[in-house]
Amino acid sequence: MLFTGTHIHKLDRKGRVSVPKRFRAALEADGFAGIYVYESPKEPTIEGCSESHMERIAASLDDMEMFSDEAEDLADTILGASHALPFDGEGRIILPQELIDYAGITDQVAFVGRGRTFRIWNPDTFADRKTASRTRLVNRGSTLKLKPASAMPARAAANAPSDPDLPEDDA
Amino acid sequence: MLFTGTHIHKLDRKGRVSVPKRFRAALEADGFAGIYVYESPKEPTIEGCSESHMERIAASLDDMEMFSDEAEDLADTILGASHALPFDGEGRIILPQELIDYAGITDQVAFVGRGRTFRIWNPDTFADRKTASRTRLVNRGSTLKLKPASAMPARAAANAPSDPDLPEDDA
DNA sequence: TCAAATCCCATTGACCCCCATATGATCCCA
DNA sequence: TGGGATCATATGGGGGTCAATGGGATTTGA
Repeated sequence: MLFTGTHIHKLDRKGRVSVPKRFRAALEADGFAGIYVYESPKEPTIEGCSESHMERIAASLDDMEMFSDEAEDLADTILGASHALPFDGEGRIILPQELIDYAGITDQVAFVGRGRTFRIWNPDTFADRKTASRTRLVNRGSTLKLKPASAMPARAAANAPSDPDLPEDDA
Repeated sequence: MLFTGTHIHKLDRKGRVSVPKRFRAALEADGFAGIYVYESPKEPTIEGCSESHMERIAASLDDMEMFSDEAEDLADTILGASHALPFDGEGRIILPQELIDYAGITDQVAFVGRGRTFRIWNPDTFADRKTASRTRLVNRGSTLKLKPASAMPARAAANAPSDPDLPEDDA
């Protein structure tokens, strides 16, 4: 399952915000009815992912040199500072005030898909960043070298009892 | 599966447009009954592709240096700005107003095949561009060097249980 | 005891399902 | 070869449904 697109939702006065239906579908197949979030180290935004992706991060840290400075820092930044946010009956989460402040969010929230993960922005901040990204891309003449299809995992049949782990493999 | 040809359809007052039957056949074999679209970074047109192609883009980004600036920009521009547009019962999609504006579309829509992907244009804009690119081609004396047939993957029988990845190979 | 989180229900507006019609293309047969 | 029958696809529109939102009531936990 893929997180794609930009979805702008409202933050109500109780600090709740609806998670886009499309994201929820991808997340609920995952065992935990909710999302994991943590502050992005480099940008004023919140990183979000599924529980299984969080496990993948933990496993990757395990593989790094034990006690290496980098692993320590990553563990503190990501695992230590992460929040598990369960859905309410309507598929909403409560964004912790700490994260709202960090991302400079006021009354609106942008969920932005990034494939296996997504980000949560102040919509205005993201709009600026998106424009800048695009400009850099065009100036730089970037092209995306596509991975050979032969290296792609087989796709599950449309309505087979889905195995959420299947498409991934490298963790 | 290949997207070929130019198909001009009407945008109705609800913002719906029929996806060409030929395209739909290629797309529905793919698990998701709909298309993925995003603004072309360089031209006033909408890029379209299947879900598996979008997954390939996501996987390719994953493979780039994690957190490389270029991968970040691509993720924001493509994954973050994409829309998943499901077909209705008649094989139509609803084009988001944002994309209609970006491509300068009014009442007609041109679907233009590009092999594994396609583009969605304002027909007039495309007509202009088509003459221009033809002129450039001729002036430059470009020729296409064909890939040896021996390097092509075997083709599935016409109506074998289709393998969506088979016909693809690299970029 | 108070504050915050969770549950529950009501509202609304966009989207999706369904059916009805138009437009062409193909085929069949004279 | 022309006329029309037949079918498939494209187009138009009404109305039901569901996701997003708002707010009250109840529970939890500090």
